[in-house]
Amino acid sequence: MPSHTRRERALEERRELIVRTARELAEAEGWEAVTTRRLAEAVDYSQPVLYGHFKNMDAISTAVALEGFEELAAVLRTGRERDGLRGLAEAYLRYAEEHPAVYDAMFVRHTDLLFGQVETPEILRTTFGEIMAAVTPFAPDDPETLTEVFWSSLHGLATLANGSRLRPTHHQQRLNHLIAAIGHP
Amino acid sequence: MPSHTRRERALEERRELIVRTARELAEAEGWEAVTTRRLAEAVDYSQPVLYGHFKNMDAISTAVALEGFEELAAVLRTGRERDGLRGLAEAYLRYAEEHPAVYDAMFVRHTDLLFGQVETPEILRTTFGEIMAAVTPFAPDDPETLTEVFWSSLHGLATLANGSRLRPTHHQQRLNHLIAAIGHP
DNA sequence: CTAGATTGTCTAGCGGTGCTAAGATCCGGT
DNA sequence: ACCGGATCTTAGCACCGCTAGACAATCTAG
Repeated sequence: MPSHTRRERALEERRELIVRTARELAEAEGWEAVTTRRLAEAVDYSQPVLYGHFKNMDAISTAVALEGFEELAAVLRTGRERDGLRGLAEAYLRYAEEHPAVYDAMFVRHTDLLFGQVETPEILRTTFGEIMAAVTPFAPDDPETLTEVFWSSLHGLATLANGSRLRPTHHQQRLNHLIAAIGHP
Repeated sequence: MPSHTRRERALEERRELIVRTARELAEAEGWEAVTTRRLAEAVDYSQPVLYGHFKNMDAISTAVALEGFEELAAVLRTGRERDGLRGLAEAYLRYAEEHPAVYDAMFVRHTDLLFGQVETPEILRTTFGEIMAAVTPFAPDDPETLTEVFWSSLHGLATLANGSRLRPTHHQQRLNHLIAAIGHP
């Protein structure tokens, strides 16, 4: 029986190795560099081993995304506790800037991990709940709609900044504008 | 000599055929379906003909994006003249919703078409200028920063809505919130 | 009108991709 | 010692972006 759990632990470890390696490869060279061949070579197994753990390549980036949601929920909570709406916004934008590949996996790439669905994983609700907790004081009667707007604004700032489509210099001023706009109704 | 211009006109027509077909294919089945083989077959030429007009596949989606900027600048202007900031925002979000593949080519896919650079094509400045013209009344002393924020918010709403990450029902309410936030400083 | 050069287009191929069937190998239980 | 099942790899398919070289058509010069 203990061999059974040991086997399972070995499998789980290898699964984590795959996800970690995929994430490192994506952060280092972008998701287009994460191919089954390169990933298999990096973890020192053949390609079919990957398919023993994940049904396809998208499932691997989804696993990375789920890790990201855990981390994002945590940093949002810390930021919110430190400085409310502004602290949360800073934490969100910092996370997106520091982990662009993970952020892409969470919000830009594949489509099969959705908010607002019945099947939405708990951690996605938790993450959204963090934003809502920071926004609620400014729209107590309908926090959900303002949360969507605030989140969209953060998402827009994050993706356009990551894609070098905003001036790199005015980060703080943009944040000031956004906080002022949402915070003073 | 007239044969020269006729030849050039034929080339230009074929170039437009390629761009138009790529756009239709992308709108119908997404950009991942726009491959050199399928596109070549759709225009009834072999693949190398595509490379006579464009240096690679990215250049084709860039050509589609440039068409999109022309159209977007026009609808933004119309919307702004009709109803100021709100009219522009409605026009922006409607364009993104009705032409998701073109919108992706403009703002989500490739990276070699950037704002705020020295080499930025005039039409990109014009489009950004449209947004700035609508925003300036609300921040006369530094319109550019608020424009970036407002544009980011619109971009976030557009992409998250296109990716089914926002409730499909509260479109108008979200817009109301955003206009109220930016419009009343 | 013919011969040669130029232009235009296509066939065929390279190295890469995601993914999988089928064979090889290892390992525990009898 | 052997067998059966789990595990891993080799080898392959159909597709991808992209390009070299063969081929055909057209234009130019004599």
